[in-house]
Amino acid sequence: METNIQGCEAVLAKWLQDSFSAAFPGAADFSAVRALPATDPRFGDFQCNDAMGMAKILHRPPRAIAEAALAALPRPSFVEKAEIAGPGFINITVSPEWTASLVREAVSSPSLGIPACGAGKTVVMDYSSPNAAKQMHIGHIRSTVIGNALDRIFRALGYRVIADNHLGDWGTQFGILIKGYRECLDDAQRASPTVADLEKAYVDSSTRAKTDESWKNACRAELVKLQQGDPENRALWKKFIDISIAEFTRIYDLLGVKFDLWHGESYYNDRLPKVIEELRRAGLAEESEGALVVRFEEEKMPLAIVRKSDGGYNYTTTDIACAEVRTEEFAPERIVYVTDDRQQLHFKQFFAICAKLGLKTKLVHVPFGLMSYQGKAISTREGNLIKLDELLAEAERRALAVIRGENAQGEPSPAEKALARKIGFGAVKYADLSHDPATAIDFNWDKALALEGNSGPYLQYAHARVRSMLDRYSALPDALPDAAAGALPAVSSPAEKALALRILQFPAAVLRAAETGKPSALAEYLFGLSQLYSTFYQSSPVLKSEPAVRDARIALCAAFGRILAKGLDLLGIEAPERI
RNA sequence: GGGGUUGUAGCUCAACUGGACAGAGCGACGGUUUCCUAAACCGUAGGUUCCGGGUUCGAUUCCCGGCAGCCCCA
Repeated sequence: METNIQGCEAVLAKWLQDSFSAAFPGAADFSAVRALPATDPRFGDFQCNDAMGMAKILHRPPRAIAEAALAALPRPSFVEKAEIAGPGFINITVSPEWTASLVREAVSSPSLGIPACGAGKTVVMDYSSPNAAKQMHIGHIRSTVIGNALDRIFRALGYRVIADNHLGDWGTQFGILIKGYRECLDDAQRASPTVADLEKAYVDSSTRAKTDESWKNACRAELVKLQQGDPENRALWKKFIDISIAEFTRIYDLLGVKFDLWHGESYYNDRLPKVIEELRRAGLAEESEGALVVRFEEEKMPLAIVRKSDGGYNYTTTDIACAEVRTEEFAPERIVYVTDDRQQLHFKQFFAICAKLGLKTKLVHVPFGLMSYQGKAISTREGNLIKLDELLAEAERRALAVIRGENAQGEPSPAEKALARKIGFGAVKYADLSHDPATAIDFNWDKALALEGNSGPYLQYAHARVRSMLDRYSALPDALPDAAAGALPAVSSPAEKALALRILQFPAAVLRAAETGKPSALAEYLFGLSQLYSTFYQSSPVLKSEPAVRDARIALCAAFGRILAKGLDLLGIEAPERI
């Protein structure tokens, strides 16, 4: 089990563990004893709740246990106060000097205190994965944004990350599409089709196939030709994929998302017969009504079809092949799949099969609630499909309106537009990332594009304010050359101390996000951090204070600025210097 | 029918994996700009954490049984 304890909490945990061990040598396992951030500043800075749980094991009242532990060792210098409260809480107040020096130390390293627990390990991130020849819409935001945040977080933890966009680039839809491309588009569209054209060709062809039997058969014939390697269909297919990738890349560039690989489903085609062979040899697959299936009696799951009666393969088969190939190519410690939660059963089955086949790689599914719009699943059929392009354009437009104010005149400058993008896109991303992935989201323009309160722009604004102050500071004649590394950060007032302690929790928040697969843990941390900064900012003059106070406060501000900038970066949200 | 998931303030969501008085944002009401960026800050009102049991010092959190929504699989 990985430890989640870092920095100050690790030091406190060691002291507490030693104290318990000294008080009750050999009486119990104290390795889980630790200090948590205090739930209320009135209790102190940290609290230890473990004495209460030990009452049974040690056969003593919890307060007596806590007392004995605290009396067992001399109090270390970094602990200013440690007292017992309520049923047996140990409330700990740490020394200001220690807190300040830890803050300065944490922000002086490039990692900002994030542990390199992934060093030497590889993780494959499978996210976004749209279907080729279809336009991206708001339903694609979640996998893309959540996946990319986890991608960035794992990299920050020292992992080698292979971000792989597992495109939906194979299957029956390509027969329909090829037929549609040939018959439903005009010459100009065929000459240089856009993804929108391809989508139209598919929709028209698919509609016709529902009523026209010969059309349907023609589509099937095109599919068979493609599967058999017919050069013409193969070239068309390749063309569709290239066009799709170019279009997706354009949108990913806007979002700051970058993939290392684009190995779509088709990449694993050649491997599928081998997978079937492995399943057979392992005694996992059996014939049933012409199809080949895997049963899960022990797991009490429904069966999974790995080869249909017509000889076609299912996702399960492709995914097994994919996991095997990734394991062979990259030897990852784990593969993380970010998809909507409708696929939970599929992943459970597929993971179970991989385990039975002896695949060593840890497979992790990060499921998220499906996005809906006006209470309905997003689909062309429902007519509620908002394209990602539209969303991003609207986000930019709304941010621009706020930047330029009520009575703006003339065309916006390029700088204004660029800023509007950062803010608008930041709002879109944060609206998603700030929710627990498990939460289903019903898309709402105002919520997706919120610019105030618990929103992306709130964080960006806090960042711009602190950057601005740091710039002003560095222009002063008697400024220290490096604000963050200069004076010890201020921790004397309650607002300062609360901010400093929160800064120290950054690595824990990053780890929590990685371990739980929830970037929302980091987003929530950053929002709370920024709130503490805003409170501090409001009540504590920095540049106008006398030099000693000023330098201490600016050091705290610089530390905050670095943490916030890094945190936003891990979420994939840009942090403009000025707003 | 079987399985998954969610249920917390008027609305949208948190609650660091069992801790002290359940917290934020929006909305409502009131206040703060000759002062480092008001996209901000401060305050007030707002709760049977779906219901009923259980586990224990302690439950929004874990277990059992219901109810409701969404989803998946025959």
